[in-house]
Parts: sequence; structure tokens; C-alpha cells
Amino acid sequence: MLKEERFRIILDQLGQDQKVHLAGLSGILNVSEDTVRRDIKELADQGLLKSVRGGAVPHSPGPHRFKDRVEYGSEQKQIIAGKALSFLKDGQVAIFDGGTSALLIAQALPKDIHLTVVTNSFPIASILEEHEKVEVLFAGGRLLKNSFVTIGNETIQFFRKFRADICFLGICSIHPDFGVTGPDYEESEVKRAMVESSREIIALSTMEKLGTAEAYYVCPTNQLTTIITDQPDNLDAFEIYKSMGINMV
Amino acid sequence: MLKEERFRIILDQLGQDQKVHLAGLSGILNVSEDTVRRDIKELADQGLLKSVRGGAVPHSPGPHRFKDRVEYGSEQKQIIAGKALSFLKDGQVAIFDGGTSALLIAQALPKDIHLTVVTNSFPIASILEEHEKVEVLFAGGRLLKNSFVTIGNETIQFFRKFRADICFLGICSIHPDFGVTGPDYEESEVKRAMVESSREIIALSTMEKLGTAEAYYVCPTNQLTTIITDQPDNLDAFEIYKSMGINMV
DNA sequence: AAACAATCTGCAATATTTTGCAATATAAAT
DNA sequence: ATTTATATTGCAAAATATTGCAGATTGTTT
Repeated sequence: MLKEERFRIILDQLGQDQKVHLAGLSGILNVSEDTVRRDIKELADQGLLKSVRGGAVPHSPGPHRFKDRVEYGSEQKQIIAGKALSFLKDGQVAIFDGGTSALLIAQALPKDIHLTVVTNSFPIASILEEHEKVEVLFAGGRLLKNSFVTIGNETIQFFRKFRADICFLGICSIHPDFGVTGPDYEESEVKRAMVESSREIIALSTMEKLGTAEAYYVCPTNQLTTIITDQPDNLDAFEIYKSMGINMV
Repeated sequence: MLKEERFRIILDQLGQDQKVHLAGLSGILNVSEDTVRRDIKELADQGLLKSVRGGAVPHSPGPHRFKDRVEYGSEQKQIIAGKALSFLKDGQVAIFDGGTSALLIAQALPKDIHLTVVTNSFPIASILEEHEKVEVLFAGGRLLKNSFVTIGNETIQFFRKFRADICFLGICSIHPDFGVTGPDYEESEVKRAMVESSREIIALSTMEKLGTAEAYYVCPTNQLTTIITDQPDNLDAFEIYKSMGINMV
């Protein structure tokens, strides 16, 4: 049997099972495990698979890898991110909140837009590194370990120093009477500072968060310029906010 | 079963439930809990999940990217990092410079030490995320894309607000007469702010940098408390600095 | 402080890989 | 056709990695 034949069979098997064992292939191909091992090594050198102890696995693992999962949030948030982009204009100064909604906007951001982004989120800053034309101003402060955002007085002071054109605010809850609220004191304080430093406020919220309230106050509802939701079809709520002069998208 | 298969199953489970238990996986995978533990540890090292007591949880959408960037420092720098650790005492406030030398110290830092770390380096902050007992204060400012550190006036102001016990300063050049100097204006300015905010200054330098000078001034040589080098055998230079009252290690 | 669970460490048993080598096959040159 | 060089293959010993276990250590709960 030609070596190339073996290669093809190995790759076929791999395509079917997402894995191959040396012993199994040795049987199928009628060669020693050593030979299979050498074949696998050769294929690995070509980048066609990944050699692991005892066999091989596909080189670029499928979308089931967790790393990839993290980066794609829920479909609702993707929708929101897409809508949000249309509000950004070239040359603006934009504040990006530390939540996952704003993160998705950063991911969806085209590479050719020229921006100044002020944020307290490591992941966002990390993504924007690839955007040549985006200048990133990172807010200092105490680092919140699990979410990789900075909070605290330093962070607040940082945002106070800037005057942004637009602010993308990941929202926990919005209520017509109680305003924008969040579940965490310090994060809410930071959000307030963001709001107060920005001309336009774009709230990013899934539909079910409209009409709820949490413990800590961020800002009055009418301070929001626009509310972006995933499904703008809940007409009741819609009208309420529209009557307050808020742009619903 | 291939180790990689187990990895995939673990990550799949994690994607579904947002958590996995050692016992559960041990049953599913038909291996001992110890093996699962080791698997989880390995995955955690790759940044694909976060190991917690009793199991694992998804890693926050944090910047694993930095870790990839971290070049495994040269042997010299590893030596320096080892020596530097002995200067850190429990409970101290420490400033970590943005260079690779300080990064290696962070990597070598034991998990059980209690510290407050002030830094302007994303990679360092990212590494310290895993250290439960380390509080990280991150300096805001303009983000330098390629090196992932913040610089500029905001950064300097941030460091001015703190009084640290110890500061690890990655050094470009030290000269007995010209003092500590660096090749970049803004970075040198930030370093100066660090130096001025700290009681002890530990300079991290390879031997060949002692006795050279660059364009931008950081601080006078005698402001250094200690100079850590890779090979403390160049006696000529050694005596010069010692006679200035600097601890050479 | 005691009791318990989880983790770490060293170890031995097992499995896998590497390496050098010899036998065989394939290709190229005479 | 014969020889020579080159590559492939299988084998076996040595080196390395993995795994489960038992005891020590650490962390958590009551």
C-alpha cells in the first residue's frame, strides 16, 4: 500500500470520528504502529492533524471548543451588537461599558473605522488592539478578577476626565420610573460616571430587562438617548419609552 | 481513550452546564479523579477553563491572548525573576513595571502570597488574576498596542496616587554617572513616576546593560535600592555600584 | 478546634514514544 | 542488468509520559 493511500485513510478516519488510535489504524492499514506513528507525525508536520499520545485528533478543533464558545455570545446580543454599530461615526470618542454586550460590539467593529475608545474592560481593550485606527484609553482602578474590568473611585475619576460623543451601556435593568439600575454597587457607580461623561447614551438591553429594577441606581431613564433591544416588538413597553423621547431600536 | 478526547468531553460538558465536578467527570470518562484533576489543570494552563475546588468553571472572556504573547523569557531573566521574589514580603504594596522582566516575576509568584500590585501591564494583570490573594490596581492611560501597557499622563498620575513598598523596575540602561535611562520618552516618564512612588526600588537588569546609557532619563542611580543581575561576577562594575550604597544581587 | 473534603506529592505500574539498527523496497545511475 | 544511493519499514531497547494509589498537606465547614 502506498504511503499516500495510508495518509488518505488516516485523514478519512479522522474526519469521521474526530480521533484515531494508533492501534486501530495499525490494524486497518496492515502496518506496524511505528509506521502509523511516523505517518501521523508527517501529517502533523503538514498541519493536517494534531499528533497526540496514542493517536491523533483534527488540527483545528471544531466549534465545540470552549474558547470559541465564549466569544460568540447569545444570538440576542449579536443582534444588538449589529444594531449598535450603526450609531458609531468615524472620528468619535466612544465609551464602552465592561459588559458582554459592549464586548460584542467591539468584536463586530469594522477594522477601518477611526475611533477613540474609552473603556474599563480588558477583553474589549484586547480586541481593539487589532484595530489600527482605534486609540484605546484604558480606565485604571481596582481590577475585578472574574470579569476583567476595573472599578472603584479611580475608574470613576478616569471617566470624569473625558467628554465622549457616545457611550454603549450594557444594561441590567431599565424601568420607566426607577431608571437604569444594576445589581452591583461599584459597577453601577462606574456606569453612572460613564453616562455623565457622554453626550449620547446607547443602552443595550434584551427585551426582558425592560421594566425591571435592581438595587443600585445608575441614571434616570430619560437620560438615555437610545435603547437597543433584540426584538422591538413588545409594543407596550415600546410606547412608554418612546413617549419619554427615547429612540427605540 | 485519548487524553484529547477527555479534554473535548470536559470542555463540552463545561459548555453545557457552565460547571463540571471531578466526581461526575471521573464517572463519565472512566478514569480516576486524580486524572481528571490533572486534565483540568492542563486545560486551565491553556486558559480554556478555570480550575476551582471540586471541579472547573468556564474561564471568563478574559484576555488569554496576552499569555500567548508572553515569550518565555531568556534564562538570564528567569534567574533574575527568582532572585527578585526573595525581596517580596507578605502584605506589601508592589509596583510592577511593564517590561518582560517584571512579567517573569509575576509568573514565578507563589499563589499564597498576599500582595497589592500596582501595574500598567495587561499581561501582568492577566497573570495575577489567578492569584486569589493578590489585589491588582491597574493604571489607566493610553494603551500601547504592541506591548499592552498603558502610558501617558493618566498613567503617571495614577502611580503618583500610591505609596508602594517596593517597585520592580525593568531596566534598559544603568550608568554610574548618567543614572537609569530608557529609549522611549513616555515609558521613561512612567518609570520615573513609579520610582518616585516607591520606597524600595529593585532594578532588574542583565549584566550587559550596566554601564550603558540611553536618551531618556528615569532616575539617578543612587535612588536604586538594589540591582538584580543575572551573573554577579563582573567585579569591576559590581564594586562601583556597591560603593554607591546599592545592594547588588 | 475538630471533622471532612479536596488537593498535592511521590511512587510504582503501565503505556507510549524515541532512537538506533537492520532488512527490504524503490529509484537513479552506470 | 547491475550497482549505488535513498527511503521505508519493523523491531527492540531506552527514554518519557500517563495513570492510579496512598499518605501528607491544605482548605472548608461545623
